[in-house]
Amino acid sequence: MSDSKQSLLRTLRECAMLMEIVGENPFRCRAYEEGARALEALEGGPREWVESGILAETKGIGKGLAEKVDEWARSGHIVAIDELRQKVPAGLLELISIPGLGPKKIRVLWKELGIETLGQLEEAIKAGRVQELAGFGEKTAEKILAGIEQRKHYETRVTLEVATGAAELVLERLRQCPAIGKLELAGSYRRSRETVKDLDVIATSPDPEAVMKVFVTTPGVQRIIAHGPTKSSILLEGGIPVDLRVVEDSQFAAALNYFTGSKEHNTALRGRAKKMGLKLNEYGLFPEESETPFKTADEEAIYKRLGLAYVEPEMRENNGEIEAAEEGKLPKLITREDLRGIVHCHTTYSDGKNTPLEMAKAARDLGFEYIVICDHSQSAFYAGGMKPDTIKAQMDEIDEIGKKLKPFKLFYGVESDILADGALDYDDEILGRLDIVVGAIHTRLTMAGDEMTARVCRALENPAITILAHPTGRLLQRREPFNADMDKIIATAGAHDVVMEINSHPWRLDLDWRLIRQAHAAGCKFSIDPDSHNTLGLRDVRYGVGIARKGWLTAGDVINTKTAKQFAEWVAKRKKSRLGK
DNA sequence: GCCGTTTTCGGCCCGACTGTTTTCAGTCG
Repeated sequence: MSDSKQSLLRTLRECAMLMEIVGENPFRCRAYEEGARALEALEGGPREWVESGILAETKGIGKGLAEKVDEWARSGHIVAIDELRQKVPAGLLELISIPGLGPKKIRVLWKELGIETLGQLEEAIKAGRVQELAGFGEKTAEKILAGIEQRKHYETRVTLEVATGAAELVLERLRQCPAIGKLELAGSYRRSRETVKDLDVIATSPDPEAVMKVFVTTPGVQRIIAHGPTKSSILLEGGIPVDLRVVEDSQFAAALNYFTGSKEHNTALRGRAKKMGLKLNEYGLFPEESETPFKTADEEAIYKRLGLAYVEPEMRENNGEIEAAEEGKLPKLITREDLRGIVHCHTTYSDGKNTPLEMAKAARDLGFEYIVICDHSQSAFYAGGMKPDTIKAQMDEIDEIGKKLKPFKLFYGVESDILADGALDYDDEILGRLDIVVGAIHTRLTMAGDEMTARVCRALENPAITILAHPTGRLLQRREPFNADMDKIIATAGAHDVVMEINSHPWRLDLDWRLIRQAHAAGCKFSIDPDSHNTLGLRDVRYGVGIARKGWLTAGDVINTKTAKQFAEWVAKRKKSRLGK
């Protein structure tokens, strides 16, 4: 994805928030947000869009936004937005992320008290000035202060390993309640977003209040945010909020659907229902002018009634899934059970904590048929990378383990650094002996964009490379993707038949799901890899599968769904055609 | 600002909860 595209999207979204604060028509604000979403789904950047004229046929982009994109493509600026920025202090944008503060209240704080930053807001509350304002009171002030405090301590979103821990804790707790009926996680966690802001739990019960009581007394609750008969919210230690809603049994499917989202998918579904003369809300799907909902035993029944095939939660981002469901063209998504082999994990030969034998046994015990051990290459001195002699010794050891663990199979692999000039980290003799070469950028991350793009592309053009590891290089909540033209990298990988990794480490989840469909369209295959440094980390492939599902992938798109025999044949054929070996 | 089989104006999803109110606005999802 080009820098220019990302930068434009950020600008449009910022514009939407600024307009909300100045009190613009809310639908106009939403049009900017939805416009940004529409552009996000387009390949290429502003210049290409303007040249190809694609904006005219893009839903969500009308005359006004098309002109703004055009202005951006020509000048890199949008005058109207620059003017808006002049009017609104930049610090106010930060306030939007504080729970309980929306554009209206921020506007009052700004206009009445001249508050422009988080720090000034904190000061004003402590001085008791905020509490005096109309529409504000002690509780609001307290809530804002708590929000500011929480922001200082925690990131606003957590990674999936943190969320999974919290989810398991809460579900375990609720299952102990005798009054619990149905129980499901909803929200962005169910949709397999790479990070989540909070957890949503939907349940049924003959005695909702009893369930709520159990919920708000979950061990590890830091604060009870809300405690009502049908909805309660708690803040768990570690800073993750959890919402629980208890609904009637007959409403469960609708509630689960509603609270799974995404907001955009819901809006589109409701719009569709309305067009069909129906009404959809969290209580059910209703015929026109009727208070009695259709019987919807499960979510599938809701989609069916709306003339749609069932849409898996991961796809519910309003990125074309509704159109595909209508036409019966949704892919059959890959599942964890489809994976037959482990690709890309580390051992004591570099920075892993377990030996090759331990890793192989652990993979076998999880039901896998094979493993490709990919320790770091010689340049990765920071990770104890393998010198040529070491990697040869590892191959010998892998042969030995293979004999011992039959029919479980081991392959020779490496995670080779992609050097600054795009070369791989061993000579052709060693590269030729390996079954799988995973190429990875680990150093010189701050290279200029065109230099980085050329570096990665040169590695992709090397016939010895099999897989491009963690293609964007991001670390969630910690490090942005490195500067590179992902459009070009994806096209090059597709053209040279290089497999894209879906790195399952909860800090990475890279390739980003938003780029997976683009890579798929470019003809890429994928490998869902744990990149684990111990036996426990092998289980992380479940996160990678979630991300792959989010990218609409089927089992056939992923190389490690092959059986051990098929995988061996694929490796042999590939080496022969690419390396002549 | 976008959109259109209710189409060029007038809609744009909607209900729960909270805190402030004394009948409701703002926020959230």
